[in-house]
Amino acid sequence: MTKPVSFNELIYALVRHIPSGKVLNYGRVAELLEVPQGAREVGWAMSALKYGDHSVPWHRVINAQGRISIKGSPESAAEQRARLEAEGVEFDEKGYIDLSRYLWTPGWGVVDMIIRQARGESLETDNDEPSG
DNA sequence: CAATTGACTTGAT
DNA sequence: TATCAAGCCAATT
Repeated sequence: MTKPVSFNELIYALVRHIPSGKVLNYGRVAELLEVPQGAREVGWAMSALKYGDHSVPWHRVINAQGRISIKGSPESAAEQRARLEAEGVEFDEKGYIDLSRYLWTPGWGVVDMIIRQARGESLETDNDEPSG
């Protein structure tokens, strides 16, 4: 019995696993979640987070050019950069990050595990969930 | 259910 | 490097 989870939930689940000092671009997040063209939804999911909600390390998600992509909120953009720099991520004088250096590459099976976990599936054997 | 909305991406100029 | 136009798709209204 898999819990019905929205694409948003999967996005949050994956983003929560990005290690400190590493980043993922929107398109990559979507790709890892098997929606290769869903980059915009990833951005949508990030924007849906309430300001001040840091339960999801949203600052580790940037665009494919290696730049911060927040619109409409200079505060958030500045916060994102500050948080990344605090984790050791270096920015270009043009505001670019070297993706070849900071892009996170999850190990084999890791994403699958994250997805299963988000859905409430057991991690090892197939056991029944308590009926709700 | 149809239309609208986006923290995107890619290719061309 | 900066701009523009198209394509894509889940969540919102």
